[in-house]
Amino acid sequence: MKLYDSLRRDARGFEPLDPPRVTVYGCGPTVYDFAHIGNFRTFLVYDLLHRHLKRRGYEVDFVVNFTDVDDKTIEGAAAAGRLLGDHTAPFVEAFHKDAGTLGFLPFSSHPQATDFIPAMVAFVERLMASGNAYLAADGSVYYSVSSFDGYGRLSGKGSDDMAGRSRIDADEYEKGDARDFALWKAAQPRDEQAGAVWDSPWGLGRPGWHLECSVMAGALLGDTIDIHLGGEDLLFPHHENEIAQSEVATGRPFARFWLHVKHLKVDDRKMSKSLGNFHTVRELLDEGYDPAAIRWVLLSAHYRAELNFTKEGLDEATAAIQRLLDFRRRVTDFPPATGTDTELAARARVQLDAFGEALDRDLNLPRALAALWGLVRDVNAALDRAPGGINPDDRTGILSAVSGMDAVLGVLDLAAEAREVGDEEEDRIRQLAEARERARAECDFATADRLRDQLAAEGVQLEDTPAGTRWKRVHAAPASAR
RNA sequence: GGCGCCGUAGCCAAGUGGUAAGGCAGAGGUCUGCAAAACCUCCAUUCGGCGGUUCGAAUCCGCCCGGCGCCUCCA
Repeated sequence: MKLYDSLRRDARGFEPLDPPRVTVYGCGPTVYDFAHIGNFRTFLVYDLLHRHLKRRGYEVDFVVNFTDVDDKTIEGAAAAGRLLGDHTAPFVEAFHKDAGTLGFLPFSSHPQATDFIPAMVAFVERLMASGNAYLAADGSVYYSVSSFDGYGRLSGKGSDDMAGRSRIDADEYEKGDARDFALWKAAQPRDEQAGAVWDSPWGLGRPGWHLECSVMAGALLGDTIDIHLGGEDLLFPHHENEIAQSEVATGRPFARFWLHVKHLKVDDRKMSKSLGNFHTVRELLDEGYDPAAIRWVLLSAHYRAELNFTKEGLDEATAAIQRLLDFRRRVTDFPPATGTDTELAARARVQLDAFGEALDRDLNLPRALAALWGLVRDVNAALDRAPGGINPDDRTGILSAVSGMDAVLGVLDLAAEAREVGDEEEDRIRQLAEARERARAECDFATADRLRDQLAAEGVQLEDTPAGTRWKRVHAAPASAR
């Protein structure tokens, strides 16, 4: 498979360093608030990669961290008058809940920065010892950018005179070079108030943000990882700095592939609270949207292209998913017939291969979806023409192609789950449907249509087929979209 | 100001220099009591604009217009 590497700025064949194991590190959320759908776009790309690598037979060691100590988390904790861990824990929990809602495959581990403080201190000591870091007068330790030749290779920034504008703030007067960044920050009163300080050879303090990821990645995945992921905004300075620290500390390449996910726009604008287009997963659920549709929309564009999120897009996704559910059910329920040929299974296989090959091309999901729709159309057309029945082998082949695709899409079971109905409700629906059948039999279409409309109003759709009337639960569109 | 990205039909969205995938919406048709679902047909001589390179460009180059990201915390 080919992946686009931001560092070398080209797409090239990916092979893990130590197959079949693949080591992946994705920068996770900073837990100072609920993650929003923009965050989840990025994380869903992680999930897409995760699932595709697994489909390709790799043993994936996929680490996604929680940044649970930084300016924002401390600020939040201090403002709430709580300890740092008490402040961040609910957001960690919320992330897991939302990830479950969106059907994430569990990642291998979710390290939290505060659990790796000793390793971080050791890492800084190593950089001090090698002369790549220095202690400033205020007790903070800075990385000396000028000691690393490769600085700026990832971002194209910071070679030396990145000072087109002067960037001076209160924290920086101690630094030897404007580009230098903090590895260890000396304790501030607010840090101590939030309990966000740890002991170190340089006194009380806390780790710098960039250090956290370098250390967790190294500790859990080794000196050189296969793939490092993040949102596009992290390219500079975060990832640039990670490279600088890690490569100097280990003397080895830090990551072999760098993947960066483009940001999400909402209603054609940057998502922001003041514009009122700021969405979290839980808010969209409260408005009645289908989690599978949210997942679908956020994955629907190529990860390196801007994606514009709209509620119309959610409605469209809901319809697309319904079509897939209908398709799967039609194939599942189609009457069996032996003696028919097995061409369909072979054609399904071809589309499944095309689906996978599209993903092999730098995770081109839009292109993969074309194969999915090709399969749906092809099989539907064949079933229309073959009312006698479907060969059981064909059925198996088609269904396994569908689940093969959905192993990556991750949308069908999620959607089916959201449309389940309880036994009691099922009985009630069946009774109404039967009453309508009786009315139809008597050509009392007014009554029949009234019953059908009544069910439709509660999201139950009736379909009259040659084999009788059947019903399905569809996802009711939220009022806001109408 | 520096670095980088994007601009494809009403909407969403692919597109590896060789003659515009796919989905939604829309139109007509088959099926149906009517619908729904499904299927069939139609729906960009054209890819923001203008030049250039080439036998040939949405794809490469230049300029312009428009939008966006990073350069400070950010997925």
